[in-house]
Amino acid sequence: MSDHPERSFFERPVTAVAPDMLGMVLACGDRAGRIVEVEAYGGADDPASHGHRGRTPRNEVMFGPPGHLYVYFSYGMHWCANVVCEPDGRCGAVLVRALAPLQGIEDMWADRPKARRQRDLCSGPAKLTAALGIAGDHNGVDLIDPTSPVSLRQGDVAPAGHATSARIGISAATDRPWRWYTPGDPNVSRPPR
DNA sequence: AAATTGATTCAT
DNA sequence: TGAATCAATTTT
Repeated sequence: MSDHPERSFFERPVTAVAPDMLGMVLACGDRAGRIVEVEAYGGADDPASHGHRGRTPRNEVMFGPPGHLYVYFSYGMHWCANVVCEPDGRCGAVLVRALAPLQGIEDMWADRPKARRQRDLCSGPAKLTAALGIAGDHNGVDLIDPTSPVSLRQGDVAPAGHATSARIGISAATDRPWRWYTPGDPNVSRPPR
């Protein structure tokens, strides 16, 4: 189990792919982390999704082939990374919300000067992009191609289990338990304030 | 509780 | 052309 997933792995509903992404490894250059928290975002039927009002230049990648990276700029200062799911033409992506740092941790510290403890490095969607060096120029890259600057692979150990909750930081469709995380992992971002 | 920060989108 | 929104983080 250290291979890259088949594209068909992502060619499924976002709510099916999301829990399966816990334990996978997201890598950028020499830096990598194990996914411990994700959220699913759909298409026209999901009012919290960037794609719910149709295709635009920003969300274009969400409608494209699965297994690609959708990176968007948030709150005027942060980058967030999503894995595109669903068949080509359908809108959907899984937001990566937190990682357990695995490799390149010294480089992560350099790009996360505010972090005090190791669990501060990647415990949030914008923290982990800063820690890994993911930004807008990575939008649309193929995560399955191991030669891509950003790639996704299966982890060495399967997580013991997972828990769900409502998604964080949204105001619509808050009744959907579309957030999945590894219980007890110190790198999971904090619950809503 | 509030500042920070700017692209995106929808409404005039 | 303008205003509201925003899958957030940090400090007060």
